[in-house]
Amino acid sequence: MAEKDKVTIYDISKKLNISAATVSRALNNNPKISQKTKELVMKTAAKMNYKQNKLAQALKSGKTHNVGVIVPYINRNFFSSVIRGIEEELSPHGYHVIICQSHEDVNNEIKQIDTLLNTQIDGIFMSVAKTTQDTDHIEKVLKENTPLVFFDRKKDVTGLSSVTIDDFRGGYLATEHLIKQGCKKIAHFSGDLNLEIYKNRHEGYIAAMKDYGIEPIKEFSLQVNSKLESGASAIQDLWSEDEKPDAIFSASDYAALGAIQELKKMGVKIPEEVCVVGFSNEPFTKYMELPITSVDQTPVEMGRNAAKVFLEQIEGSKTLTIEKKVVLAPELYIRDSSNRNL
Amino acid sequence: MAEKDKVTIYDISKKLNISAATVSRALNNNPKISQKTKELVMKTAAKMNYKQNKLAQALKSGKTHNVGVIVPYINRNFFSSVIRGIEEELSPHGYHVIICQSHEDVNNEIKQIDTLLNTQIDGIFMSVAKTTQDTDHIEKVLKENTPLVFFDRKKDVTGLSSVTIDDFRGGYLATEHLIKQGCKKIAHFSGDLNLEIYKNRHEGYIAAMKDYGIEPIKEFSLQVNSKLESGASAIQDLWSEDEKPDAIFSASDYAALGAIQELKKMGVKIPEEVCVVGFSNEPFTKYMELPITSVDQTPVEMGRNAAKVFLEQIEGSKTLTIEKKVVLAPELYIRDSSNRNL
DNA sequence: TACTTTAGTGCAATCGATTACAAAATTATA
DNA sequence: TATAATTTTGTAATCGATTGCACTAAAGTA
Repeated sequence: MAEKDKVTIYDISKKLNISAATVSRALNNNPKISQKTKELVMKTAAKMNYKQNKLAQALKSGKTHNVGVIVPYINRNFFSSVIRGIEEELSPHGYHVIICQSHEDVNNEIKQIDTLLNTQIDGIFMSVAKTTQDTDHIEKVLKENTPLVFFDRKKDVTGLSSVTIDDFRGGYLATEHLIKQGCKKIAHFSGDLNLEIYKNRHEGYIAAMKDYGIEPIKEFSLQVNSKLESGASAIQDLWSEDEKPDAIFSASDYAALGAIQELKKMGVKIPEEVCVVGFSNEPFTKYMELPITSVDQTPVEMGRNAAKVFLEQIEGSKTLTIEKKVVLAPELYIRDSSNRNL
Repeated sequence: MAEKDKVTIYDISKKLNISAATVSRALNNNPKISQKTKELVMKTAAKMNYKQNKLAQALKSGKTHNVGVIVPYINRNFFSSVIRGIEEELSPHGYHVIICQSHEDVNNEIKQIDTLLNTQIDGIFMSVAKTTQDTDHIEKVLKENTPLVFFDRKKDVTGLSSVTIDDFRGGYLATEHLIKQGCKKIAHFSGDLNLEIYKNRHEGYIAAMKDYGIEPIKEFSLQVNSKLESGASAIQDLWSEDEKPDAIFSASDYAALGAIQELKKMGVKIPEEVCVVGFSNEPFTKYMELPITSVDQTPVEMGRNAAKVFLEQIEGSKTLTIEKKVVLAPELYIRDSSNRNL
């Protein structure tokens, strides 16, 4: 079969000696077309192996049935799981998911948004980069009347919906759990406080401490990258002081693991002397010999919900802008790294 | 800004009192347009916030600059890493990546291919599902003259390119390493032998054994799923016999981990009594307290290479069909689970 | 039988950009 | 100054599907 074998409605119309309009209507099951004609067209279309050109249809209708998803990196478990959720929810509705990576850089984010808008996607899902401060590029999307749904890492822009987990509660739960294990001097490894999620987790930590009558120590709140080495060196810093923590609540599983490895190296017993809790419930946390307690973010659910918000938005009346904030409940998975009552 | 604010070349042409053709040519830097006009058009376009409608362009040119990637599940580390490679290689060339999941089911694969072809993608990348036997749906892609590049899990279809790792060599390397650690009774956990990759790993295992003068025992070749429990129960099966292995080479990291956990439970010392090697170099393997030796598949590189093959294919003359088989070298990461000479 | 409905189709414009080909404007040449 | 050569721009068709409006043919009514 050669390249030019694409069958169009014109080919069908010629073969049947009817107009392309009739063919189009017949294929779309338009009530104005007689049953006979419809069946004839359908059969002929099938016989000729006709495939609708979605491109032409998209140009005419203005709907491509493509959505874009912008994430920092696609091969992080959390993000690929969210994307899985989005894909599985949208696929039955005929949408395709285009993926873009920001590499944690606003400039890439800006470019990606631009090219996505040019390709006429029907909507955008995104988790902003760490470096994103300004929201001009995001407001541009809003102005073009393209639905945008944030997930996990959002920015406050009026008119835009978001799906997140209750990070405050995640932080609170983790901290409360540690307190209930008898820990009092709980240190917190926070991520980049430019991101709401980390700020909220931190606030949850503070709130839990206060609720249980423990005054949080300032020196015990550290900003730590999501890397093993960062967690390890944070432990070194903490242990170089006189006052040492009896628990670590890390906003990142990676930093938590680094901390655990470093503590073991120093001969500190976990969870007897120090309890450790991470965040994200990365796959590896449950595989460890000393499985790590962690807060699950239900990423697939997050993706599904984001997709649902999007669908509501486009299926609703176009004039009405919906601003919906969906907040999912985080779940604490208690494992050996913090469980003293075995 | 209202929905209908999309600026077209006609809007520009009206504003400047010139034809749309001239505007189009000016924007495309056509040499037939005078410098003055070009600059005027450019400036006006920028001022009016003109954005090229890629859809219209795609309909005209027949090129959407979209490619589809079909994988079993997008949130498996290996697949999302390959996709990352594809995206990073193609993005600078103006391509967008659409992702599809087959959920390891041929029927979904068939549907995905159909809808991708309808949306006029410029190419398809795919790793077939475990259940894929028949290749009719794949040959259909070939007939439509749409480039298709397999990665990792391929099918032999003449005219189609693929990028894989040398699984035979991966199996050989792993087995050879075990032999060099002094192991003689090496068991192999194979995956679904319907997939070439597992067959090849198995053959590499057999070949290494024979090369080192060890006759492989049939009962030591088990078909084991890529799950912890499967690895664990395989160990139970093996240890219920008199003749027990002194090493496990698992074609899956998950099964390897399950095996390790089960062996530890039974009090078997690793690597002293039994050495274990996995496959895929999943992130968790290096994080374990007993890090697991594994064969790396260089997924990001695989994606990049697949993308390059695709680009060659479409940039080359259209009449010439390229069938390129790229085979990447796997790399063995030796870790504590099999390293006796510390 | 003559006229009104109604069902079923066709014509032609549209979505936005591209591009042969034709035509006009400009410059060069005699 | 008239004509040829060269630039520059415009006209109109095209990509494939959709749809308002017009029109034909068949059925219904008086």
